Amino acid sequence: MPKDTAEKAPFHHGALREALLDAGLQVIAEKGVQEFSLRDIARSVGVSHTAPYRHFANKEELLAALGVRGFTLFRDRLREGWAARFEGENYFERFLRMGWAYLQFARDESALFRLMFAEVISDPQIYESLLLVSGESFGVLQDAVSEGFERELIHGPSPLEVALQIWAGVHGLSHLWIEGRFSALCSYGLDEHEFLDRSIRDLIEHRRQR
Amino acid sequence: MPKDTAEKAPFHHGALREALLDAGLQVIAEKGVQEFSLRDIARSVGVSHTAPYRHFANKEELLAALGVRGFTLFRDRLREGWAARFEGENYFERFLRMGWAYLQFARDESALFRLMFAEVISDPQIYESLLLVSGESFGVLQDAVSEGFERELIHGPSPLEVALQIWAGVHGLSHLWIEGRFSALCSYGLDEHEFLDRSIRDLIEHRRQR
DNA sequence: CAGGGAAGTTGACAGTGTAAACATTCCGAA
DNA sequence: TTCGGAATGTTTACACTGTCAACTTCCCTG
Repeated sequence: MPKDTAEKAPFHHGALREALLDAGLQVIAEKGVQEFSLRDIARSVGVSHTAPYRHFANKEELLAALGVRGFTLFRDRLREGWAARFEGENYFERFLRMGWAYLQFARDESALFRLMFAEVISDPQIYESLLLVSGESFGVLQDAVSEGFERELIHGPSPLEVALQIWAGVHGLSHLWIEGRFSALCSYGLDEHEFLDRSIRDLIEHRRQR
Repeated sequence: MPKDTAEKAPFHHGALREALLDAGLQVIAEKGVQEFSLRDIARSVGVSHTAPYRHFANKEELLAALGVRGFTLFRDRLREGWAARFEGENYFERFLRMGWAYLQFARDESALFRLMFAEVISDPQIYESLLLVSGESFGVLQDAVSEGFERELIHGPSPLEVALQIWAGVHGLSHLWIEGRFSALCSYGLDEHEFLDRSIRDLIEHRRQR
């Protein structure tokens, strides 16, 4: 695999694999996973409909690769959220921001988000590799929790366990949110956004050391 | 054109709609949503490949109907879990059981579960109807929370809000669980089952009135 | 008892994923 | 330099899918 060299215009497309992934991300964002068609993205890249098979064994593998891309993107967003904006910024504020990064990724890239955490990949080996990459994303959360334990800001059975519980919390919020399950709130005079904010905050403050 | 020896294959199946739904549930449980094919289930019911179109406008509508079926099944399981097993049974025990009903449904009917809470239905009108039925399932949880408020066993901003938060909690646990995200636990000497038990318990005890 | 409409069928069509055989381009050794 | 074999793409083909249109069979009601 050659490093990515700034190509100008590969007469017969040199970096097809990347182009397919880019097009795939776009299609998935615009049409969702259902409408995702190999021939379609091959067409949009301007290549014959079997060309993708030189780079991916089958459709599933391409989807898995997109999932991997999604997870690296996701991990970066979480890191950005968690990163302190100034020296010694409040731990809980950073945590809240990471939570919102999670939620916003789920909403902005909902189709990709669902693909990442989804049934679509059935081949166990491919799925395994996806689990691996996803571990990095969870790692961001886990490190944040660990830091809270070390600084004695939060407590709980164990950092891992607490991290998993918080993960489940924001994950559930994300899923229900992007499926419109919280829209009922506004008819009770409650604001969806504020509800989510309180909920994320609660997830971590619940374990606050006193 | 004469079919083979089947004495009389009644031209009118009689209860095709129900048969299709039954077959659909089975296919979905065995093969998942990806492999779900209209022609396939028509075949398995012993009917021509376009017969389903007399009962469902398209594939999506059949899937939506399966989702509805799933939600009624789901609601019943939740109710069973929540139902007191003896006069005056402990509130929190009942709640825990309902939580486990949620988790177990997600695991036992994982493909159906994903379909229910999923992207698959794109037609907004159909999706709306699915949201409606799903409301009944959430209603079980909501009633339980409301009862907790009335009996002053739990507290929080409002019954609705607490119910939604708990819902998100078990929903997240369910999703991550059926995707194998908690399997890492055992390599740290922790038991997945016990972790889930603690986590559900935590969701409600967190709001316990003291 | 007729006939209209509901339920099911046959046939067709465009699109899909994928396999096999063929063509082109690239690169490294002779 | 030449040449041969990998990569990389293309063409062709096949089985399968969702869906539409036109036809047939049956049931029920006026």
